[in-house]
Amino acid sequence: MKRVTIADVAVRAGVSKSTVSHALSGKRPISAATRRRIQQAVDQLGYHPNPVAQRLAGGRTQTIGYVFPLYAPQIASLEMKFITSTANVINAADYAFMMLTHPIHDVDSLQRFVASGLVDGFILMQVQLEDPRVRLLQRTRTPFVLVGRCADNDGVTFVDLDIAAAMARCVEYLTDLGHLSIAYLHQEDMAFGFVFRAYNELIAACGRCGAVPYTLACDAAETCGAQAMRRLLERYPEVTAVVAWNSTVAWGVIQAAQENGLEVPRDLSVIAFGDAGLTPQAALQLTMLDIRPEPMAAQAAQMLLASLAHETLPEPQVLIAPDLIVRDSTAVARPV
Amino acid sequence: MKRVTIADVAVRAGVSKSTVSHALSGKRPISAATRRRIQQAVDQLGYHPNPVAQRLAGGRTQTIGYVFPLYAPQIASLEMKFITSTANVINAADYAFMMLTHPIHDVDSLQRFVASGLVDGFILMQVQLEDPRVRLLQRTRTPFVLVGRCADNDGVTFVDLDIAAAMARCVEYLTDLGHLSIAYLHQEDMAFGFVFRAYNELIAACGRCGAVPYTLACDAAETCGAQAMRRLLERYPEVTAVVAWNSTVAWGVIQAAQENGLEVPRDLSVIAFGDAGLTPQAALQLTMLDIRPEPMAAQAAQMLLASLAHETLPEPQVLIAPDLIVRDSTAVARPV
DNA sequence: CTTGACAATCAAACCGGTTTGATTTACATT
DNA sequence: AATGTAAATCAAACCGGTTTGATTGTCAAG
Repeated sequence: MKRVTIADVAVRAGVSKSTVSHALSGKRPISAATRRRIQQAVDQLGYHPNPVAQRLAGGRTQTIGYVFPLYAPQIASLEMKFITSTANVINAADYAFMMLTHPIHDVDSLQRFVASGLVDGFILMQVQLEDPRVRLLQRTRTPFVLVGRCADNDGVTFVDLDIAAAMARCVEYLTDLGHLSIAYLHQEDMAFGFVFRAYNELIAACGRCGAVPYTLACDAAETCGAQAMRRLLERYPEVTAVVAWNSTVAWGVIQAAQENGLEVPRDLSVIAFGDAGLTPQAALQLTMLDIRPEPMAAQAAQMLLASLAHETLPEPQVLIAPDLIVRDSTAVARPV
Repeated sequence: MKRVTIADVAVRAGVSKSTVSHALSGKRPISAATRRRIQQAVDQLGYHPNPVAQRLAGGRTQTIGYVFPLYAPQIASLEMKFITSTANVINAADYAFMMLTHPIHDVDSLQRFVASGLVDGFILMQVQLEDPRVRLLQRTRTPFVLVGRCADNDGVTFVDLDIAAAMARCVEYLTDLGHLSIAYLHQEDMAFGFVFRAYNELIAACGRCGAVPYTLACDAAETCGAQAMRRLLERYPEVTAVVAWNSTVAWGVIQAAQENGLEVPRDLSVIAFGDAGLTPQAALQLTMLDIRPEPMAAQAAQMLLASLAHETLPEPQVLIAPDLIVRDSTAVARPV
């Protein structure tokens, strides 16, 4: 039960190792007859090149690295969709999928990984405005694609949600319903490109639509959403609509609202960012801004694969159009 | 920006490559003085052995493969917990985590993967009673650990839920509450070890406790759960308790029950298998049988790491004790 | 004083590919 | 006829480690 090596193929085809290599890679001209004999030998012996040896010799590993720091997976279904969608595209292209869960700032681990040559390229999740990982990969000239954006994206390939459009959709939709005091519950950590941009775009959109924005930082837990809502009720009772950065937070908001005698959507409209799936267990279905994880992940994977195949990307910076899915948690604003 | 190789270390320490290798692996005696000089050189140069070269030379890659066919991720949070828990244990041990999502019966892909030598060992999910992947790995003497069990587990290392205990807990709990007609909604595909065992153990437990089991196959969607419940109401109105193989199905059951005028838990008790997390958006919290994905995944990863380190496992076949979390969907049976 | 055993080290072969430089042959140019 | 160019192929070096066999030195046993 030994491996079939390139030497076996060479012997069988009656040529040298290098001729086989050239025939298979096409990097040097080989006569049609020889090529045919080599192909026969490959088929008969069931030869598959050893990726490890290929890599060591300066070639490719046919594996790509997925850098996804999963400190606290809260919104599981969203992350799951990113992961499976990416893995499926990559595996379908006959690449292996290597997942790295090291914390964002553990650049050392990533560095060793890059140096190890175990992967041909990377996809980065949880991108920060100033991301040390991006600088590392640029410095070492490792191919990579971001899911998200930095502050400075010169020459960087990325796929991101069109956050400006997303916020514009939400705010226009709400102001059309008469909501003029809109609260936004955002993630605390503004170091993330997404968090930062979403924050600013919401404020900009409110400015354009004549609404007043109220912003509040809020952790991923339901209790945090509830707490934020209570604070809003105390300090800014004029708020009639809440945009929450994820659905767990939104459920907290709804719960706190109900405890204070507000009915959703009659007295309060709620929109959550996230994954469009229904929640069968809930009495009320949320109006959602769909982040569209699958197309985003698939797009990113395809772009990386294309650039590893030395294709030039027609559009190296892609924004995915968001989708506002109107369901039961939003309605016309209550009269002030 | 070149790599530091073992040759660089050797030159710096004034010894040969092989001496460095022996010193680092400890496979041959090296004098304390030399060892110290080598260690110094390693530290000063920041040397890390290249895993690719290590592997090619017959050593290890320091990466493990996670075979998780994700055709249709339904119960996202459960799968997510398996994945992240495994990835974290593996990454913490300085191993890379490679995820393979190929379908179960695509043994060819797996075979090529094994032959490639890209990974040192495997963890297999979605284990079937007769699993071709298991046979492949045994034949090629590749180290692996199952999360789940086959029909024949001779000499196989696995971690699995203690399904007999789980079903006994559920049925004893329900019969204690006076439920004597218990329905079980199970996955269609009995090829999976888990599905097959759960089915049989439920029936056995009912036999021991004097309850009558009613079994029904049911897909993972909510609508399927609802449909199954409607069928039960028609054909077996005497059923007062339902055990569902996942929570999505359970929500479908509850919905259909309510539509038919049954109140949960007053008229119908429902238990779901799955992940113990709360569902804040629901009015009612499910009584759950906790599969305990994190301990299971962590245990499996540790066992694989241990066996790769040539430690003999004290207990190569581990059953994880389930946990019945009583919440609001179960109560004393309604009088017949 | 041999002899044997073992510690410590080095040089070379090997893992399975890719890449480079050299060689041979064929054919078109001048 | 001499020269240049391109196609087709081979041998050898290389990637960065591990492993094996040989060599030298030291010390205890016979």
